[in-house]
Amino acid sequence: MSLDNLNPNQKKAVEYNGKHLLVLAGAGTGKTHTIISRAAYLINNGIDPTQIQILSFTKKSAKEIVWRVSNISTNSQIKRLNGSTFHSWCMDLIKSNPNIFSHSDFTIIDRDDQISIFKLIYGRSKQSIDTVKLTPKILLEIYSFARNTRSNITESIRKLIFLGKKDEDTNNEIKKHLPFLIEIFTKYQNRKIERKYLDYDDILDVVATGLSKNKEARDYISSKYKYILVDEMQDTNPLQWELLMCFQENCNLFCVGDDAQSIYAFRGADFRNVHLWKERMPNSEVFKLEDNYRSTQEILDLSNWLLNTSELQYNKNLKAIRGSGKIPIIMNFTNPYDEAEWIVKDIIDNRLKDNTPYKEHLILTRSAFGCRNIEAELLSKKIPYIFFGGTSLFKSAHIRDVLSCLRIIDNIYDEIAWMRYLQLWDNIGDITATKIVDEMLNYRTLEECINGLKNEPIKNNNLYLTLENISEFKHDPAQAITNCLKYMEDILAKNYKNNWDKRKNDFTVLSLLAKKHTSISEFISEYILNPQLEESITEGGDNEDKIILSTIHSAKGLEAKICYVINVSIGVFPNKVSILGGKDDIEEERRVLYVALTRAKDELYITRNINTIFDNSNINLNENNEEGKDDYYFLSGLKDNLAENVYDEKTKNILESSTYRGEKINENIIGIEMS
DNA sequence: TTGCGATCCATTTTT
DNA sequence: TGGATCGCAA
Repeated sequence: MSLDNLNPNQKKAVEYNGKHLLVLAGAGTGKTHTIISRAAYLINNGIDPTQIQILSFTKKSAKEIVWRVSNISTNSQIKRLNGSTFHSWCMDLIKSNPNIFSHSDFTIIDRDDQISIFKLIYGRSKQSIDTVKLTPKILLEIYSFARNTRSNITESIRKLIFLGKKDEDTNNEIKKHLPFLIEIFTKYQNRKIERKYLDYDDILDVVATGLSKNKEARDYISSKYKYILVDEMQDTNPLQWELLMCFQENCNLFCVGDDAQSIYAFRGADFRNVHLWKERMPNSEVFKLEDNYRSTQEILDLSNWLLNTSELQYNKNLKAIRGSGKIPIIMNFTNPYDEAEWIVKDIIDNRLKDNTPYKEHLILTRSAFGCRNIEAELLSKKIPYIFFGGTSLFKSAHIRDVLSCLRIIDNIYDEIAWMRYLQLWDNIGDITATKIVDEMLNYRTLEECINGLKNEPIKNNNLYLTLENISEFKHDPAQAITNCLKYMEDILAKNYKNNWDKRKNDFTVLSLLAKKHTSISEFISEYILNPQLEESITEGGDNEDKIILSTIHSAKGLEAKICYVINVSIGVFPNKVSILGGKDDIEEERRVLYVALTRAKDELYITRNINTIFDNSNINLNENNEEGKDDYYFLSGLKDNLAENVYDEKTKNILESSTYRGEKINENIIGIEMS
């Protein structure tokens, strides 16, 4: 491998031979390229690939890194290079070291399973803290946030329910509710132990806590690795930091990240892991990469400006290697329909005029539902697109229904699956289901369960006939799904009567996916840790030219020639909710926008709705505002030299008619005159 | 206890 | 647009 295609700063990082290094890599500066080169460099210098561990946040990116390393290195040992997510790495550690971690035969439960357990425990209680209703979902969020940030329930409630407030009233409110929450969480934990469940947080926690408390174990495990390479360091949370610290003594850490792209604080990520790296990590250095290979200087100027208007010191100044190009354009509209129509028309025009393929167009949205109108427009014009973000197919209710059936076949003690499965059928609600599950858990085989069910006063015999039939197909998950559907179709069609036709199609995809597996249990455990089937579907099938629609959060790593960042309106950037949350939340919103802007290679369009702008009439669009007034809109104070403002006919009219130049009316009386 | 229809309400999301 | 949630009737 040659290191020729690295710039001097990248090269310096790749060849680093101190202990720990943080590479602060701005957007488009070759972050992934650097981490890949580092791995290849180490291997080519005689490091055994099994002593290198690459860590990232998604399976997809872990896989991609390993694959790209194998492409640039000729070393035959390369296949043994490990790239995993934090979670799958920890899971492997737990499994392969049963004498260290006392967890064997555990079942991993996902978010929805966790919610189900909270439902089970919480029953029909109705409590709320402040104005926030305690639902199983919010309970889970409180619990999980506390664990990921390695803090306590009090702080978690403070953050999630009181938006960080720290006054005495808040403290008292929290204190009042604390015993109840502790009770719930204790029950939840006991339930997990009883049933040998590990939730996602447990997987990390077991390793992080285990190793940090036990030096012998720590030394033993960490001696197996020499180099740990971490991607997207800014997304690590305190729990993951603690995990990494266990390897700090015996291994070299090489972490790559960009604090300006930290947008996952809501799930516990702490960008101070990057910001305060040097203070926190002994024997460490920081290198910076600022040469941007993706965008033109105009796009970077605007992005840099956005960061520089912040109180925080990001110290980012991206320079475009590609030089100068087109100035970013801000398009103003009066409603989201015009916005959608214009974008789609623009894309069609580009394709006709310049042959720019659909896939070089990236439409970025803050929220998944925020691009509803775009989707509608694309659909009506029959233009192919792919959507990143939002909920995946595996999370949808009807899929989970069928999977619950498979889960029972796989493990008759899976009470979560039982609860879901039973409640599908008529006349069975949570109370009846609980009763039946209690009984089922006494049985030892599936046959016993089915016989037990036959004695229950059940209306629809398909309830047990489904299970009976599927039990034959333990080693053919695809067939199991098909048969499941045969028996369950009527009830599912009834339960989802308003859109069953649409949902029905998903099962074709599901069984297609299941075909890759030779047993139900393999299929199930695979999908829980890797519910990314969108990828596999699009990969396998049509490689057509498609417009890319994505939430900004799912757009990390994406780029395109032409980029539309939609609905950059007041109340959206920063988001209203984040304004209530205060400074830190607003800063995160700024970074979200920053991530969006830096996706564009050649052309950047920012669209916004001018009506929401007038709703907040004290904010000017172009000129610098008086002090304090531009707090709540990132683009206020933006000068014309950084971006060009374009108004269509309608917005022009509104703009003109809304500027009143006459005298102010002093009359305050409205209504009839009283005499 | 269940099920239905009405009503309300919308960040971001990986493992 | 769709989902979660609520209240009420059976």
